Amino acid sequence: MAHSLTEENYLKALFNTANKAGEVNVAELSKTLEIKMPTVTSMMKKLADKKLVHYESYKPPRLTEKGRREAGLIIRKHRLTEMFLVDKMKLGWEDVHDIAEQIEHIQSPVFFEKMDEMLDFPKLDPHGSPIPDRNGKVVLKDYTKLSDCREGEKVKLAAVINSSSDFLKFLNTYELRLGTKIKIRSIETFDKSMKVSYGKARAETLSNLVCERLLVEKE
Amino acid sequence: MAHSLTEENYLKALFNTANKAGEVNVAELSKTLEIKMPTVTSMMKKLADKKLVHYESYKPPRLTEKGRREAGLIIRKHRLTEMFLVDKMKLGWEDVHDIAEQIEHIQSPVFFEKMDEMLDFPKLDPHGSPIPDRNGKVVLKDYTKLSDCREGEKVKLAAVINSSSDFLKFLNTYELRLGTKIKIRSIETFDKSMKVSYGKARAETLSNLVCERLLVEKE
DNA sequence: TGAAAAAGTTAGACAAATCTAACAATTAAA
DNA sequence: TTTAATTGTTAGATTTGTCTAACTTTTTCA
Repeated sequence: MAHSLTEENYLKALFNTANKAGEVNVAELSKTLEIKMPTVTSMMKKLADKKLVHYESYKPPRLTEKGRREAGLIIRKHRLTEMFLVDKMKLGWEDVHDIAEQIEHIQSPVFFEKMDEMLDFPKLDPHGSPIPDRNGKVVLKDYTKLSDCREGEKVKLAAVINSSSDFLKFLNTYELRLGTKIKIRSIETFDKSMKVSYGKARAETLSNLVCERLLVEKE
Repeated sequence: MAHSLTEENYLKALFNTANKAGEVNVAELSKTLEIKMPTVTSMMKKLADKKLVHYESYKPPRLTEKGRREAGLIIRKHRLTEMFLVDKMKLGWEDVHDIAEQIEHIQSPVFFEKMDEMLDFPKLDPHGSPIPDRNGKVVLKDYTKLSDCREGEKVKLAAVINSSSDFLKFLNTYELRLGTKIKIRSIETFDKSMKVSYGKARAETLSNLVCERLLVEKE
């Protein structure tokens, strides 16, 4: 019934890198997991035997309903943990991913229920990603990339994409956090960099690379 | 440098079941780990290669200084976690062992430093066992088994031996907790059971099996 | 003190998860 | 539309940690 740590990591990767159709290339899985393709292929067969993925030779694997649920529950544990580490243990949002990556594999329903309760049943993790519910289901918000906004718009930072420690430390030094209200002053047509104002920063320039990683809500 | 989960479990077992000379039989390790003797033998060789145990054929293995330190640090993580689960997460002392058994393998110094800080640097875990220091060193208290006390003595419950969930639940129903002051009214010579009083219980009978698992401090 | 019991080791097999090398299918491009 | 590149699979080896069966050493005790 329970899955190995390895299997759990494949389930997570399938969940996180799936396209709208729920499919992922073996090549992409291989890349994100840093595991060679033949190994991924053989694990897909194993997970197919366990009814966790749909798999046919030469076609992109896809989580089954069951697999998506299991994956969602692991991600739920990951995100609850991140929230706990930030809110209760006062760690920075740039420091919690690696710890959560380990704690998400803890087998103890009561442990995570206690966390959930202590956090008053949060819906979002510290990076703005939705925490799947008790059935592993996620409700996706329709945020916009800052890079897709227009001059003059006023938006609120709602989530970050690909929350690597380095990127989050960069945001820290710029005093950009979730909830920060941003006004787009101007957009440089050449490199799509944006001149924005927020908080004390009255005319900060953000590169397109940064803007593409920031998800915002329009006012 | 880091050890596998499996190796960590052997180190812990070596630490926990060592006699005064620091030695453990292969047979006993086999029993406590629930792993067959040949497997234990081969792991002893592996740990000897890593300079974590002293090992010679047909002699009882013994942790090296390095091995004892590493083992102590794992047990430190275990006991800090138990304390955290009881104090901060409000789990019962009978529910924390299995969770701590998993969390003790988390690789993240900062995570456990935060715990330690939040708990205000505790010296004992929720079962009265000493928490090893940052170097993996334990300071042993010289408690007495309740079963070794004499009629008329007044003692205080300081720790429990072999803290299985069932035993701890038993203590819960008897309202026996760490710190409880106990007076020994009489000892039955036939079965060594004790009639004791403590708290609201004025004449409770405790079997020798129970008394042997309770460590007390004399007033 | 010598036979029986207990403890420990060796040898060889197995499962899980990984890899590389070689081959096959699919997709993209000239 | 044929070829080249990409993607995916098969086959077989490797590592880690486990097992059983058979053998050896040490300990116990009659």
